[in-house]
Amino acid sequence: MKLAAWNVNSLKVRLPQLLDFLATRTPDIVCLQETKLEDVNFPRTELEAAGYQVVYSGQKTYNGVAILSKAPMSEVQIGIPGFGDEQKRVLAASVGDLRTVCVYIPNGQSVDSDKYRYKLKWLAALTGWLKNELKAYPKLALLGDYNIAPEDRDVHDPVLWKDQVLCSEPEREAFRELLGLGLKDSFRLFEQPEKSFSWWDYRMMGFRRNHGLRIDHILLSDALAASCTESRIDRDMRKLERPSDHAPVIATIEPPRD
DNA sequence: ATGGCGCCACATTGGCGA
Repeated sequence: MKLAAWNVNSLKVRLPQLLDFLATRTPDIVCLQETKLEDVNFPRTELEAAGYQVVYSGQKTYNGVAILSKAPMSEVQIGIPGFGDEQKRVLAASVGDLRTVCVYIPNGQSVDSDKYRYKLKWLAALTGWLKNELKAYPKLALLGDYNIAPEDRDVHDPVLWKDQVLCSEPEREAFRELLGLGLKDSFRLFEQPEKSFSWWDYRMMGFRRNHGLRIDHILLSDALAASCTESRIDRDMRKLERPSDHAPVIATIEPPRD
């Protein structure tokens, strides 16, 4: 089965590209970030017509997350339990024994900002919650826009970005703490091309010059990582007309045959 | 070189993203 995550940067604008993605890539589960839609405006009808069940938690202008699944979803959780947050950034749902957690981790703006301090607090809350979630659901996938480039090889110009937001050491430490819960970065389970990124600035021909960062990730619990056969970044979606500034990331899970 | 692009809204400019 194919799991995908995509920051669409406005689902209203990107619905045609999303429908194209669903039809051509045929993912089983898709986690969306930055839908920027209130729930009343979510394009439920169009996505159901495309063959997907949908759950979503959105707001006007900013943030907003959704999960699409071909198979029925249950045990839907909105937000991090016990962490009061008006920003719609977390959504979890079960598909069979697979627990899917969709996250839009805060950007942080700059390392000296209140938004950065919120980001680190938010990450600590996420990690605390997932520790319990993993006990309840051994087969867990954490997908989304992490707004963290885990290592220098995930950055087009590590010197330029050194200690900047998305690359700072506290953020990278928070990412490693997620791995420490028993999660694997699916992308790094396999050989990958040099300079693989998932986001490129709209400005200054960022995509054409491959001035990007790898900040969108699919982390898999050890139980799932063992049956992951592929993980890749779908760069082609960034080449279309009116693209999101993020490319989708896709991981394939095959049940072990024995 | 501190802008540049794209999206959004109490819009025709400013906030934000990354």
